[in-house]
Amino acid sequence: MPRAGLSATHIVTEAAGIADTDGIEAVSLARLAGQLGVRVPSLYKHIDGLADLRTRLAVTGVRGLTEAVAAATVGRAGRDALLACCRAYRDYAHRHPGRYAAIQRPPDPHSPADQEYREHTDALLALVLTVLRGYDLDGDDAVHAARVLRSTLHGFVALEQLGGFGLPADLETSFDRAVDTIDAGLHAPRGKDTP
Amino acid sequence: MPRAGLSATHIVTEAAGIADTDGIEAVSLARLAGQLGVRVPSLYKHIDGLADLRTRLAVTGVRGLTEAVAAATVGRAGRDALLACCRAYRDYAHRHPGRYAAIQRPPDPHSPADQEYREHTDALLALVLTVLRGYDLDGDDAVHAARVLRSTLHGFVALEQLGGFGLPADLETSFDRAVDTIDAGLHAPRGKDTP
DNA sequence: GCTTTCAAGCTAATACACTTAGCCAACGAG
DNA sequence: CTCGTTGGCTAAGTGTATTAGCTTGAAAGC
Repeated sequence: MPRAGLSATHIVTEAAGIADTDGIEAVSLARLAGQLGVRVPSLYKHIDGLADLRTRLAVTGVRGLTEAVAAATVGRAGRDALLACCRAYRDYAHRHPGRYAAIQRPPDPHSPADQEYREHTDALLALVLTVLRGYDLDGDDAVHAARVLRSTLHGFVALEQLGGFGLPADLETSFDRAVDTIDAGLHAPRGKDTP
Repeated sequence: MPRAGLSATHIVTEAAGIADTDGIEAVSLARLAGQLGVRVPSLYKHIDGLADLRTRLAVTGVRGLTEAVAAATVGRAGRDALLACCRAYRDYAHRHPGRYAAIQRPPDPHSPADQEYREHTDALLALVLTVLRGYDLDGDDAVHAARVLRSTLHGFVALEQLGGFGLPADLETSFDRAVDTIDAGLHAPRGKDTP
């Protein structure tokens, strides 16, 4: 009875592959065990059930997203940084749809990976705040701006993945308009209507 | 053996109640049958399985959302209509989180309700385009603007429901800023950078 | 009023999926 | 070499969805 040499990271990586190719719904312990050449209960030696696996998937998703955005925005500032951030964000969601979808479900507080998840989401928020440096925002204004940016990015790719944009108008143009809109909004005077 | 007097709409309404109170994950045929005082296979006389039920739930969600936005924006125009639209959208998602979550999963093309679902999403898009009248947008420009608006709204409430806004800054202010940002972007010259 | 027909409930059975309990062999530390 | 730990396994239990086929309530037709 030889050993398969599994590990938690190995399992999560395989799960991420399934999610990216066949969708997040296709990630099951049964299929995972089958692909890893192992029986289902063996997975429990490394992960704490399905909920834990999903939380770990979310961790890899938000970590990969953070790394992609960080790599794209290093050394840039202002509008240049904003554009690079937005493109990297959407590009990651396109290349890893399953991992991105995994971060769209609330984490399980019982999972051992839950705290790690929260740390990584905080890191992503901090990174976005860094990207917004150069628009001379301070304190709560920066937080509000980061929320608006993240909302638009998340909403765009989420609707894209849902096929919610039925009309034939070009998606790239739509995305550029979204980024332009955010950029314009960041320059506009805050807390008042547009003049 | 008395009859329970079920119907498809009755079942879907009960499912929507479960989704709104305990989350979309809690909607199962077993629980549904229990609450309706009936055995599980009896549900199949009215709906075509779980996938069909979920698509029908999505239909009620997008229909309710459309009605809420329509009621809030009738008789308004320009920025006034935009603000009312955004508030009504977010308010509906807050009052019916389960129904709103139901429209975030792709519909099942095998479901009898699938075409109805597509019709209702088209109606919502048409309504948003109506709201944007008054910003003198035409053709593709209007479609792009509608996408940006929908992305931001969807992204904001989705992140809100995920608890993704960990920081203590006020959510109402953040939402107002998002609406201001969209409004400013709609006034900005299109297809070019901000001056 | 009786019959016929259909729809709406039911039981039974099947097929999966997740989870836990407990066993057994392989590997590493001493 | 031995022994403890770890990582695999089988077996069993629970919950869910789905299908097949039966049975009866209730309405439609004569």
